[in-house]
Amino acid sequence: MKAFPKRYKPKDAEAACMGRWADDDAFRWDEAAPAGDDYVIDTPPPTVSGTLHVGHVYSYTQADIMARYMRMSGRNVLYPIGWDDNGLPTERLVEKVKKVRGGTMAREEFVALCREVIPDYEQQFRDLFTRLALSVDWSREYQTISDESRTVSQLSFIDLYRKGLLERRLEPTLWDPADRTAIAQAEVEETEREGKLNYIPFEIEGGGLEPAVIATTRPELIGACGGLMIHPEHPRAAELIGKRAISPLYSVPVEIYAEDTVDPEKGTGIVMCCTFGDVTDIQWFRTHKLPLRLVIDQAGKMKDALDIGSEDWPSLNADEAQATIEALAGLKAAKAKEAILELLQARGLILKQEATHQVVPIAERSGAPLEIIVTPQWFIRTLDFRDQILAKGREITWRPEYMRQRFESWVEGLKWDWSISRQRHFGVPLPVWYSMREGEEGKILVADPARLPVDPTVDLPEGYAEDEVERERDVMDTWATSSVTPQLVTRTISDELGLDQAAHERLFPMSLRPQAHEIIRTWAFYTIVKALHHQNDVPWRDIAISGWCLAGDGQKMSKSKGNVIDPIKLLDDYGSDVVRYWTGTSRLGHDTVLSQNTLQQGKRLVTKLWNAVKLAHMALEQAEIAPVSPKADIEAGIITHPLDQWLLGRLSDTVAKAGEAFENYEYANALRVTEDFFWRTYCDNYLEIVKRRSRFEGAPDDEQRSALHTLYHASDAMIRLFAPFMPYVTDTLHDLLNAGEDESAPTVHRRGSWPDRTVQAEAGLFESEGEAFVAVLSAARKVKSELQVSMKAPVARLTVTAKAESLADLIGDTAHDLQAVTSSEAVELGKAPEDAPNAMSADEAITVTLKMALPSDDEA
RNA sequence: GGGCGCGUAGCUCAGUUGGUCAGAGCACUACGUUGACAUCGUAGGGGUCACAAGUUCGAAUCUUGUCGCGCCCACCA
Repeated sequence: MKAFPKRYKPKDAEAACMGRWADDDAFRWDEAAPAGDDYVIDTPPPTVSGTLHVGHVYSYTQADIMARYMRMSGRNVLYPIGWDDNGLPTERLVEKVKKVRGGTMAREEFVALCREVIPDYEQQFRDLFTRLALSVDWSREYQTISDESRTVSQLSFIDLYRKGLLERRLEPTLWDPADRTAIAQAEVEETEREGKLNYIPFEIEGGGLEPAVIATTRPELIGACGGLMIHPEHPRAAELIGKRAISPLYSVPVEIYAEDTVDPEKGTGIVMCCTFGDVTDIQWFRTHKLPLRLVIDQAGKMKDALDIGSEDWPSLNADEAQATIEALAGLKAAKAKEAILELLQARGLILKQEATHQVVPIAERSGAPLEIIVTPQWFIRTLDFRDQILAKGREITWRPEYMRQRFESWVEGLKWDWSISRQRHFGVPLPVWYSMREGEEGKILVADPARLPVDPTVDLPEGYAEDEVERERDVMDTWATSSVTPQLVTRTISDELGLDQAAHERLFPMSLRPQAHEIIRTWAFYTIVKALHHQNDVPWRDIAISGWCLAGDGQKMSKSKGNVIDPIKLLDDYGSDVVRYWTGTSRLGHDTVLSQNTLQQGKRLVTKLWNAVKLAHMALEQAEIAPVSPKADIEAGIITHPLDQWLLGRLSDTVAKAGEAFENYEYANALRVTEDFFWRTYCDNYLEIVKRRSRFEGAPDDEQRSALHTLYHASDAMIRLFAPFMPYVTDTLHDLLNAGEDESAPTVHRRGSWPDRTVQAEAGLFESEGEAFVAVLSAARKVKSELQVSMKAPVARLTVTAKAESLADLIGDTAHDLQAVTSSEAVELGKAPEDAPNAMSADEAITVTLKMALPSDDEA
């Protein structure tokens, strides 16, 4: 056995283990093993956006804890890792680092900058994850922008296109005017602000009627008005419906329609419908076949010129309309609003203004208020598939189960198909061109799957000359690629399209998707959609949703609140094992505060585990024993002592409970039962009981041998039980306990090294005896505590008084231990002596009386 | 507006199917240890389990309602 260092040095252990695991290639998936043993994890590729936060530590560690258990329990774990290094988040990082604006640069130039910046930030993640001891298979590292990922991503595109599930459509689209790109519904966030509801009159054509007054928060869209909507029950409905109203400032006549979707209580009960202010406008636009009148451009500014005065867009006062257009031209929406309000005010056309609390949709990446404009975009059909998507969601096991609700309410609330095209630079190109050949103008030319990846801005479709095609310049949204992370690992999209059909057949669907809850509506949702569309299957059987890490004050960490904790500093301060312990104490789905208490507890546990194994090691290194297994050693008549068998029974029980918890992804429960056994049963009681029997004087050889074997098995098993949580200290201890002087033991984290439960049959053996012994011991301690003497204070005679006769055997069989642990010269079962201090056990079934030894003359 | 989660000792949290479920750690008090333990141990104080009503022989645990916190979805003219 190796010499046991007095203290545990986390930094040294971490360095040593990292090296050893890399050398051993300890976490590589074994392709040769039977497919039935596979356990495949769909690891989240972190977004390369420049920040490491404690949330990464938290959720990735929780996934790793489960992965380590699965591996130790015998599964052949495939745990890939990748980096999501394209799309808007990465573009923003590059813009920040390089102080450039992607939108104003040539694509080639900007992409070159991206490729230059990314590696450093990926390395940060690599370092963090290595240090955290994520047991990923580094040979499976991928990037979502690599050639292979682009190929698979484009295969996904082609498959969906061929199936009619992906379409190019010219229609109203959610638009981010700051980043000047289409976005998807999932990228919409909300912000609150105080706004003004303006009451504005529209004259009624023909005269004789009072104007129709509408209320709007977006007066700058009056020019885009294509009709007024009024509820059929509205008091003025009868007189207005079918009439035409004249828009102020533009003098454009618009029809007035009955619409029962109008809320008569809101505003005036009469609404102007613009193209487009919100989703309702689109609905009304379609229902009533209103004219399309776009006044805002892709930058979110008022257009310089409108076709007002033409046949399709008539005005009763074209000069006034033209003047209004010129007054607003080039202004951003917010400025245009101020300007048009002034124009209206000057004409006395603002009848009333009300302050109103608004919730405004914004783009999550840029924070800019959204517009809805009309541009050609590529959409994956989702609205028609809501039922199937929900059905697939129900085939998946959600942990915790209630997280499924979030998924379902998202799917039920879908209003848009999934737009995947982005007018940006750094992403996977859409693999299409548009023909300009005579007779087939506009025909969509999709890339040949055999020639991927393609970049249509560089490559040409087979058989077409440069001047025969219009090149597609859009790229895919980053989610369009990360929604096929399982397929990136199998390198195959479907039965027809892919690079490795055999791998796909074997590994897909995967076993587990671990992820955080804030990306249910994106990553989980999109991945499910893709698996449905590609193969009518689920992407994985289980999904485990982690919660959020909150700051010590219980609030979400954010820069503005100044409560952000740097994960590197956290690891520096406590070591990976302690930080991992903290993540292991909180359950899936639960947000947790970063509590100093829990970190301290973890630190104590690491120290205690180290010392407990050290104690065993001290006894074991002097002994010539060859332990086999708890069961074998019991059967061989080596482990004979009732208390040793009791301990192993309890241990076996703990292994069973922890394993059961792990199987349900309740790792926090596994940790609790393990910790509870370790601290109370093992350290506080068992170790105290066998301390002397194992090492010191007075114990018969066979009793000592029994103790030594038990110490070995218990230490070994506890190291394994804690291994998923605290990989460094456990692997270090495993080596100290199992390796010879000049060799090293195979890692405790290897496949199949979860402690066996072969003592299970004997669990319960000596259970009541063990509990009774502990009760006697506790009562004896209580007496000493009440006497305010040392636990080691010598006792002349310890008397156990119990109703049950059955204790006689126990006291006889365990007399050596009872004497040793209570420092008693003699122990007996019988009537309690008078006038001696005593205490009762918790259940009051046993009374222990201590006749203390007289202090010797020296001490007196 | 709809939904979900949470509200248990000063703090952070456990409490599976209703009956040793009133718990753990930290903090606090007293004492003891420093030959496994930059400590550790023993003992102790501390909670009407948010509130109310109900079901039950019995409820932290089930039902309904109320209040508070957080989140998701929707609305947002």
